[in-house]
Amino acid sequence: MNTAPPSGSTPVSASEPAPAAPRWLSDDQQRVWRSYLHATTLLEDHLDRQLQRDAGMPHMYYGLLVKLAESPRRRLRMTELAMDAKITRSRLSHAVARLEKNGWLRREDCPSDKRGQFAVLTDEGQEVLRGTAPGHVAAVRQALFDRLTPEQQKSLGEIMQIVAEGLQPNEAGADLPWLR
Amino acid sequence: MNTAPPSGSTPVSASEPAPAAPRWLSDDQQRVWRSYLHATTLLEDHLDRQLQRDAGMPHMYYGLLVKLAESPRRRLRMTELAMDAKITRSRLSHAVARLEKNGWLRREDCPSDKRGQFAVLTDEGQEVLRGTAPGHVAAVRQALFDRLTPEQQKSLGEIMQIVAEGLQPNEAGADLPWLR
DNA sequence: GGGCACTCCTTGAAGTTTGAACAATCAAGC
DNA sequence: GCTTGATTGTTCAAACTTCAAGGAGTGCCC
Repeated sequence: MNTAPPSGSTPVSASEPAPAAPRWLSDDQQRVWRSYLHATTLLEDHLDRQLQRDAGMPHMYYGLLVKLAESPRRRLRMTELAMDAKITRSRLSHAVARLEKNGWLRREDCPSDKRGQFAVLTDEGQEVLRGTAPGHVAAVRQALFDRLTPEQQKSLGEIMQIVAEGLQPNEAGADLPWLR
Repeated sequence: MNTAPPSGSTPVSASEPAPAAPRWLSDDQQRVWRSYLHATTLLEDHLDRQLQRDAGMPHMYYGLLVKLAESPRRRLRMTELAMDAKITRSRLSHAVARLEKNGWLRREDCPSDKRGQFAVLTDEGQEVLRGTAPGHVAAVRQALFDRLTPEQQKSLGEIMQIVAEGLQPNEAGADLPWLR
């Protein structure tokens, strides 16, 4: 939402520390971008409400429990969990504090590194997942997969893969296309 | 993030007020879903930081200013703005209060409906947009469009259109003359 | 062993979002 | 006019996120 030249405007003054003449998006690209913003905010809101209602937590917190459930001894180091979930350690600390208060996970000291903490999914947390996963999957199917052809699903996967790789802090593809 | 059957588990008990046997996502669909979550959270974070740094406001607030800039007299009724932006009226009230404090928009009473308020973009707000739009567009291009082929862009647009329509409270293409 | 830079995670305050409740106004019917 | 029900936008409190410190521990080098 920001992609159109200031309506009825002249270009930005040419005498600034200019990033050269701005290249606006084409009309088609603007439509795509607006659709993207619409769809992603609506979907995230939808899933947040669904999970808040059925599981008593926001989508992100649910994702943390899922990641723990999929991990070896249902546990992950804080930093690893944060990286997996693409959130800051600070945010994770707050989230884990809340989930711990709910009894859905607990912290454990790391024996080999006294600074370290494990987040461990409790049986109770596991149970919450077991009970709410079907409803959540249904919501995702209904909002997304049931509406897309197999080709579209495949295409969506490829596109999102590309975007994610491009934004990854480090990741393979990084050469030096842009400075910052 | 929630789409895999509880790992190493038996299906949910069949004796509940059951929503029938849950249909999990296929492996391919799970990969797509995870990519989707990765990409969308990374992109939203990226743009939020970019705008917070360069414009001093989060992405959503920026979107509000853009919508006002594109509107007839740079103004929109609160409710209409909220619907356009897909946010609640409450959230909009807070956002507008903050943006008003910044001097980037102001409120005006609606003459025909004493309950109503207009949000009006100020010159100062317009100026902020003019100054930060190029950088924001560049960020969007760099993160998204520059990485996708024209076919992928088209496909993404179609997919997001479908998803958005599916989640829209009502809104179809063709009627409701009272809107707009 | 004493610095020194770094990592791991937490904390507190400020900012944002949510959901429920609310006063004011409108609109329609009687 | 009066009542009822919906709409408009705001407010409060609680929850969540961000950002800037900060305490503790580790690794390394001399």
